[in-house]
Amino acid sequence: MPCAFDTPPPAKDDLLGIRQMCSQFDVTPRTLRFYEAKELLAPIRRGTARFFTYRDRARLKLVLRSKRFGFSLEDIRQLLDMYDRDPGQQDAQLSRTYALAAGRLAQMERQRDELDEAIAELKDAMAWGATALSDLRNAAA
Amino acid sequence: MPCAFDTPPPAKDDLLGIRQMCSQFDVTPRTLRFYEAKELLAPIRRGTARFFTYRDRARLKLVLRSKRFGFSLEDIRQLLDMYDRDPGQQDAQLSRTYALAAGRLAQMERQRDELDEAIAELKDAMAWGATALSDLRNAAA
DNA sequence: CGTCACGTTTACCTTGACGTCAACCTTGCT
DNA sequence: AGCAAGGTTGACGTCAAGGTAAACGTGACG
Repeated sequence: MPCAFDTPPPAKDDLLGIRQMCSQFDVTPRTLRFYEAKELLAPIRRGTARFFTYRDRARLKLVLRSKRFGFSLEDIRQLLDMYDRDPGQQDAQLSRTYALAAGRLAQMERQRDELDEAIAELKDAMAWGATALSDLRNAAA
Repeated sequence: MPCAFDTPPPAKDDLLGIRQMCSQFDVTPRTLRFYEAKELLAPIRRGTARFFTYRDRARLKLVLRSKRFGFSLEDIRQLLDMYDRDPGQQDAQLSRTYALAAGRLAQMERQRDELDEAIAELKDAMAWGATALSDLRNAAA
């Protein structure tokens, strides 16, 4: 019986099958295949089977993180590609990524402000509704 | 020449053509037809032409507002319908609306918290990136 | 040989809120 | 009569991020 512990951390040069990958990152096979089609991952293909390298794992980690920041898969692909194409221009790349992140951050903050505003407005409307409701009930009494 | 002021406020019993409606609310004709199909609006149909009543305007105002709160058109339709079907049960209806709003508010607040968290995380990552960048530049010098 | 248990590919489906397009009426003006 | 402007319907397209289904492959086990 496989040890009941959480999946043991895979070594740097392990190759993971799709199932292991899925449980490591809590995604479905469909997602991994989809990401491969979108060129976010490039697992080794032995025959038709997939084996995910350390690099794939690092990339997937980045993808999932970036998704939480609200980047689209296409955005993420472009960033990842940038680092792949010419692993030389690190300074330029890092600044570009930084700039992108800054833009996204601004967007997120704008979004949060709008959300705050909407929340305040909704609270207002609800207060109004609560008043109307108690009026109704008083009138009924 | 039509007066250069902003479209003058239409009187309560005016009927607006689709164009006027569009400019009043800054939506496209497609949107109005779509909302009609979704039973959010019910303009008078003279022949095939549409004429939007005061009631339609009030409903549209509500629709657009609710959309900003993140309600789906279907949610909105149900609320609107509730008030149309039996204009008697005001207490029950108002409480139901209130409950829905409360649920939505909780959702929005959760969403804001997640957003805040993501923002903090992104800021963290950016700080890290900034460090790496300045390290790079020092090493290059 | 049968048949699990996984794996794969291809291809279509989903959801929301419209956009886009074609083809057809009306009206009003000339 | 002609014709353009503006209206209408209906049908299909769009976007993201996968879900779902069908049909097939492959290896191990008994």
